[in-house]
Amino acid sequence: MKEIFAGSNNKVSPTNKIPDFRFSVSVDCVIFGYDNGVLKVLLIESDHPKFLGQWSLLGDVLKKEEDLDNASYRVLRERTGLDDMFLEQVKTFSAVDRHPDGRVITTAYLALVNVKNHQLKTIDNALHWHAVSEVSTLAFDHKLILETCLATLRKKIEDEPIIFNLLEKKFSLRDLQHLFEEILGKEFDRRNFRKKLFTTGMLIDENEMEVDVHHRPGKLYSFNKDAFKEHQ
Amino acid sequence: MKEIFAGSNNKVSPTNKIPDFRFSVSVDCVIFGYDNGVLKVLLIESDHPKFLGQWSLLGDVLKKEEDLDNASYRVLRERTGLDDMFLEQVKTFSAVDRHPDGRVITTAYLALVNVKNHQLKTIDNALHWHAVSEVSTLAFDHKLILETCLATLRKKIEDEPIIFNLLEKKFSLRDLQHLFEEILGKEFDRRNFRKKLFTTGMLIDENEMEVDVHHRPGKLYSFNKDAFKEHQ
DNA sequence: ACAAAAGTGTTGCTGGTACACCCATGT
DNA sequence: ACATGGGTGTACCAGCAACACTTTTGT
Repeated sequence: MKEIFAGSNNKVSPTNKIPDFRFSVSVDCVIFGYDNGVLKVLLIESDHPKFLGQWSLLGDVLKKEEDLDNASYRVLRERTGLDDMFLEQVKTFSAVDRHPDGRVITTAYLALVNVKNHQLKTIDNALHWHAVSEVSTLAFDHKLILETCLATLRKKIEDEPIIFNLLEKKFSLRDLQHLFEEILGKEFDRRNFRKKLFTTGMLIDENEMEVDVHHRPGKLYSFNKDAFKEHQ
Repeated sequence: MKEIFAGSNNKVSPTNKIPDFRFSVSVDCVIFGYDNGVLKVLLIESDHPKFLGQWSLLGDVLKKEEDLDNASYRVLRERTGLDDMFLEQVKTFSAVDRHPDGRVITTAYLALVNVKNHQLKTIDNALHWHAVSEVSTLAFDHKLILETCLATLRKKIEDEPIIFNLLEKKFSLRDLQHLFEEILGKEFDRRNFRKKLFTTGMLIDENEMEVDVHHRPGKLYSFNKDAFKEHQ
C-alpha cells in the first residue's frame, strides 16, 4: 500500500526553493448543522480499509487546478447540494503518521449549514448526521479535527454573527438562544439574552409568529446582514 | 522551469482516498520583533530568480519526516538560534498561481521573538529586520501573508498574554504600553492602562528600576505565567 | 383551570473611560 | 529651576447579571 507514494521523492531543485519531497494534500470539512435542538456534524462511513466501520469527515484531495477554498467548496456542493453556506479555513493538520498510506497534509474547514435547507444526495446513503456530543472515535485524526473546529466555532460565535447560518431564514428567539446554549454548553437568562440581541440591531422583526407550537407562539425574526457593527 | 514538477501527476489510487496529484509544501514564518519602539519583521533577500532584489519571509520546504510545527520550529532555530520562542500556525495559502514554479502550498506561522535575546546567524547577512509599517511589496504572496499574520497578532494580543514574548524578561510599564500602542495603532490612557494590567495579576514586581534612562526611572516587571486566567 | 412558554423593567455591580495633581530623576 | 515621564485616585457611564410578574396559546 505504501508503494503508491513511491516516486514522489525527487531531486532538489536548482533554486533550492523547490521542495525535495511532494505531499498529498486534502481538505476535510467539519459540517455543523442544528437539528431538533441538537448540534450535529455530517459524517461519512470511511472507505479506507484500515478504518472500515468507522466514521470520518467529508473530504477530498486537492486537485491540480484549484486552491483549498475551492476544494472545500466543491466538497460541500457535491455532498450537500448547497452552494452558499458559511465556510472558513481553520487549521492544517500534518502529523507524520496521520494517514496510514503515507504523508497526507489536510486542511480543515468549518462549515455551517441549515439542515432543513438541503437534501443530502440520496446516492450517498453512507452520509449521516451525528450529534456532536455523541461522537466518540473517528477515522484518521478526524476526532482531533472535529474538536479543533468545535473550539473555533465556540470562540467565533461570541464575536461574529455566524450562528445564523445554522438556522432557517426565520427563527424564534427561543431557537436562537437554545442554539447558543447547545454550542456553548451553558445557559443564559432569557430576558437578558433578548435585550442583548435586540440592542445589537441584528434582528429584523418579520411580523410573523411561530406555528404548530404547543404553547404560546413567539415572534419570528431574521438576521440583518447589514448590522455587522462588530456587535454581539 | 516548470519541468521540475513533471512526474508529480500520478494515477488515482485504488482506495480513491489517495491524492492523484502531489504538491510541494512549505512553511513561512512571520517573525515579529520589537526594537527601539518599532514593530519589526524579519525578512530575507529572495533568492528566486523572479523576485531578485525583493524581500521575502523566512521559510523552508516541509521535509519528509517532519510535521509543519516542526518545520517552522526548525526554520526559526536555524535562522535565529533561538529555540523557545512563541510560534503558532496561522493559515495555509494555496492560490494556484502563488508560486511561479508550480503548485506550492505554504502554511504561515506567527512567531514572536525578543530581538535582544538572540544573535542573527552572522553567515546569513541577507537577513534584516524591517519596520512592519514600511514594508511595501514582498516576493510571492508574502505581503498578504504578513498582513494576515499582523491581523492575527492584533486580535490575539487582546485576548491572550502573548505580547510578553516580544519584550525582555524585565520591562517597564511604559515599554509594555508602547508595544501595545505600536501593534494596535492606537493610544491608551497611561493611568487606565496600569490599572487594567495590575488587576489581571499578570505582572510581577521585580523590585528593580530602569537604568540609563533620561528621566525618573520606572519599576521593572516580569510576566506571571501562572496568571493565565483568560484575563487582560 | 392549568401548563408552557412569551413578553416586559428595575436594580446593583463591574469594568471602562476621562481626567489632574504631585513625585523622582537627569540636565 | 526646569523638563520628562513615573506614580496615584475619583467620578461618571455603559454593559451585564440577577431577578418576578403578567399575557397568550394549547390541552
